[in-house]
Amino acid sequence: MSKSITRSYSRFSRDAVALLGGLIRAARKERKLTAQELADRAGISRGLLQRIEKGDLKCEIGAVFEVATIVGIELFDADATTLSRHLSQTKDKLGLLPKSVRRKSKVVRDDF
Amino acid sequence: MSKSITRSYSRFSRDAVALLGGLIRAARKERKLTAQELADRAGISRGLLQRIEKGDLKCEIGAVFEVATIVGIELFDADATTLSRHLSQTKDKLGLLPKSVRRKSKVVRDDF
DNA sequence: TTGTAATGGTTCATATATGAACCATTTCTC
DNA sequence: GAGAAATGGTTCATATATGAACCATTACAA
Repeated sequence: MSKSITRSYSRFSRDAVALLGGLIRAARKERKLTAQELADRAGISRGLLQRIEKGDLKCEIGAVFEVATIVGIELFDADATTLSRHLSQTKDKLGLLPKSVRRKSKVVRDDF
Repeated sequence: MSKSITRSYSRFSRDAVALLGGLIRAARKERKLTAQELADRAGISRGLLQRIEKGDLKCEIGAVFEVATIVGIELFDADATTLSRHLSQTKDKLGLLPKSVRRKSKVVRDDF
């Protein structure tokens, strides 16, 4: 075994992904879809779908979102959903923000 | 070049991931964080962060959520956010749902 | 209960995402 | 404008996620 990269995740991220996975499973059953069927529709394997529903952090986000979309979980619809709200709060400022972040010349101690 | 697997994504998934990436970038700049700094905090490379901000669908969801969390984008907080709302609508039914989805014996045509 | 389908969890080969080191360009400070 | 830092985009080696084929178990229909 060579070096393996162990990545750390915050509890928040873990919970969020697990929550999303649980929602997907619930939505799938509500729609009376087999794991195999949903996997086929999403163009992924059943194994990957199981990991997604289980809340595996290492699945690619595209696959997760695709599955979520198919079962009707629209994370960021046009209405007042979380992301949209975040967006409306920040997107206007976007044009005003500098295109690159620049450190102040004078070093500021903020690590006390 | 051997076989390469090309996966298809819905427009919705693409938009959602791209939107999230843009939000992350905006939030990072608002916080005056360098791409390198944010990458370090998240334990990922600067290159991966760039792909995340760009809306690359093949990044692992754990990394994306981790970065989002660090810059203060809490997708699924305890309040009335999208996922939480979805959850409250479905979790109660979870216990009532069958543990496995079973096809009806009589084949029903629903593909007309 | 019996038969059948769905699910959960393995293992393994392989396609591929990631990290690292580049370089070019942009964008800020002075 | 000059210098420096941040960003964007490469390439390449490698760690690893994915798909496929299993098997065991569970859960449902009849």
